[in-house]
Amino acid sequence: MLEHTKKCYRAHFLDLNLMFYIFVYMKKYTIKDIADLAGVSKGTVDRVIHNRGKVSKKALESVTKLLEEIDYQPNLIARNLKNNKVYRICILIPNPEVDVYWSPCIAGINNVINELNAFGIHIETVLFDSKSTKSFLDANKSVQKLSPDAVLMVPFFYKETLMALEGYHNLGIIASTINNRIESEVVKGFVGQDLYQSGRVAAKLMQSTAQKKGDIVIIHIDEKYKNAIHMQEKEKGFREYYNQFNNFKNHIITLKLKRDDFEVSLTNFLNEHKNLIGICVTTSKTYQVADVLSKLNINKISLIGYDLVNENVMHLKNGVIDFLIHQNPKQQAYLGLKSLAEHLLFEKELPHEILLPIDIINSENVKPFMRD
Amino acid sequence: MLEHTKKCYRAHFLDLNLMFYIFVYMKKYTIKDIADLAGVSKGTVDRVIHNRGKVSKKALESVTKLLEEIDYQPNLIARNLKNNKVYRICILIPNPEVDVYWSPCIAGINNVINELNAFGIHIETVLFDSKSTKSFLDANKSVQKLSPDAVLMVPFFYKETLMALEGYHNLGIIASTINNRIESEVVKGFVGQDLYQSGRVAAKLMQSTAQKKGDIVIIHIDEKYKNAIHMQEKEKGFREYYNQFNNFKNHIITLKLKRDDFEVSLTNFLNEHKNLIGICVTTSKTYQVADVLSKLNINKISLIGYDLVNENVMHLKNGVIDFLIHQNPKQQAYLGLKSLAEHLLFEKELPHEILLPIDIINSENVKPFMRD
DNA sequence: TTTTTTTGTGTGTTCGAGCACATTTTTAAT
DNA sequence: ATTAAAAATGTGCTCGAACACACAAAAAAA
Repeated sequence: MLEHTKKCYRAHFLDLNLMFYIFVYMKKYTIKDIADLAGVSKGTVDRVIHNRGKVSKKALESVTKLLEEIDYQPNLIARNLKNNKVYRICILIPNPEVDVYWSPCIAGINNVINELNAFGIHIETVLFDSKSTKSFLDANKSVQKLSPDAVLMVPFFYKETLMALEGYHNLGIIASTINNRIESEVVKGFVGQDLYQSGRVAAKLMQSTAQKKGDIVIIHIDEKYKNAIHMQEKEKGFREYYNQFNNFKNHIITLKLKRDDFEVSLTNFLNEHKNLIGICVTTSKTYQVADVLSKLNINKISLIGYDLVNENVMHLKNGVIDFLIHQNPKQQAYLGLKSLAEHLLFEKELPHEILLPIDIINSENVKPFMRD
Repeated sequence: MLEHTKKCYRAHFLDLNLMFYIFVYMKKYTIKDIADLAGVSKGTVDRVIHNRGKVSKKALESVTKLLEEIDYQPNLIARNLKNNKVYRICILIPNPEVDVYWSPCIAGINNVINELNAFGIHIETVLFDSKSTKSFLDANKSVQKLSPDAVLMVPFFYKETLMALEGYHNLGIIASTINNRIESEVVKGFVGQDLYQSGRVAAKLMQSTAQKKGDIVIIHIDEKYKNAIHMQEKEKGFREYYNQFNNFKNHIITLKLKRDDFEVSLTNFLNEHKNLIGICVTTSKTYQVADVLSKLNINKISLIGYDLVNENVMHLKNGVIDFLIHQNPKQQAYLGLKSLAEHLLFEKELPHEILLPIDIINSENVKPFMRD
């Protein structure tokens, strides 16, 4: 029934010498082609495609049948040209000047701008202070005033995020999140990592690296604002990995440190645990632990942490940190924006979640992950 | 001098509460806009843009000045619609049925097809038998007959590759390679990994994982056809990493194994080197070594290898293989094709080389790298 | 039967860039 | 000054989808 195909290369199989092609080239049909084949005008075909009604049963049937047979795909370029709409997307991230962890996002955003700016995608970056819920709320209010087509946000404060999301939903603005998953009907997409699994990766690395006998500590460095869920998930993954080995009888300790008395507390802890073989830090502040270990000249303890901020990378290169896990904020911003843009432009389905691979970084493979 | 801007949001800086926008929205100018501003017709502007000549000095100057001031970017959607050309790209890879290492490429190819098919990019996959130079040559001949706009190839056989490249060059077909870099003027792009660095990564992993005292062996499993340069580069990186530690006095041995007497040779070697602490295998056949270690019930030796083929992943999960290095053939095919397509479609500069990050894989982060 | 309404169908314009062709202006030749 | 040739400029159509609007056919009301 595919006789309509004007020009259609067939697949070749020349397995004489085990070499063969997979080569199927199908003609691209236009609305005009369909109209001619069905013996109606392009207006009628258009009405069928968009179910605008005002089509006779007869015409409806013949056109629908043809569309299906041919698997008609509209030319997205032409559609877009006609629409000629400039879509606006806002991205809300913490100010990198307050927490450098977020600075690679800017590069990710710029990549999307470069790739899609010519397709009528305008991206507006809004920064908020990760130490102030008010700043977060204000930023969201401003974004809502701008009334973009979509918004991508780092949902830094849970309660405030829910409020903001409600607002976007009411305004008909598509909202997605990166880095942290928010369970809510009004979030259309998420890009980030499986934090539980990332904890398991850290544990496996610890097992590979550390001496076999001794205690292990998980350090949460909490800067008031709560990465709470973040860190808990990681800890859960870490502990459950070790729990599966019923012959593993070592202690896993949890330690929470605050900024003020950081060095003293950690030093005390280290003095009290002389049989420590490994430290896993759940945040990008891993370098603070590395600093203390350096100072005390301790090098038998395995240190595993998170994120490729400069201070961490320095300690990775000089051997104090053994591995870093890369959460790839750049890629998160990039994929988050790109999926929204392609949804708006090309009606691509918005992926409900994109889970980034968990990158393991040591001193030798760090370089290509840093070029931004 | 930017008074021409019809509508131009300015950047806002509301650092009262450390929150601020980076928000620059520039009007999109069309050729018609430029023509009106310069007081000429769109034909003249068009001639200036494409230096078709037949423009007076005066018009040339004023239009050029305007284009620069405004930073005119043509609407790629409109350009593409007009051109309405179907570009054809061939990709030449070894048959995954002969060597499964290449099978993820198919997924990468399909991704590009899905993304760019609506833009008039047709991709034709040609498979050759990686055990037959004749098959490789035949495949290239067929591709040349198809005379596509561009070709992406795995340059499996060195001498034959040079011949094929010459042919493509003469036919005006753009040629790029993936996986292996070929030093030649006629290769326009390369996507792959820095193999030397990947050897260093393996070495660093070995250092992290293995016991501190004992010998290390680098195993090359050569299947007649030569991954020779490949493996040599990796070995070089591996050795040089260890050489930088002047206090490291252990032996690094090189072992070449052939398929026929594989198990016997390896078993003998293991019996003769009782102080072995680590094995690094430079190819995707790592599982063959793992099989032997399993059989002999050896589990104190660190094993590091390459590529996420199923057998390797199995041994990764059951703990015989400690780490795998992922060469990401899927991403190589994806990026190689995409860069060619974007070059053809949007006149984007073809990147001379794209170096993929070197992914370190253990049992816990392998999953998202496998979903294809 | 004629008029009005409803329902169905086709035509023509738009989007922005690209390019062929027509038209005007300038310069050179007679 | 007149004509021919050359150079410069402008006009109008194309690509495919979308949609407004004009028009035709059938059905309902007068």
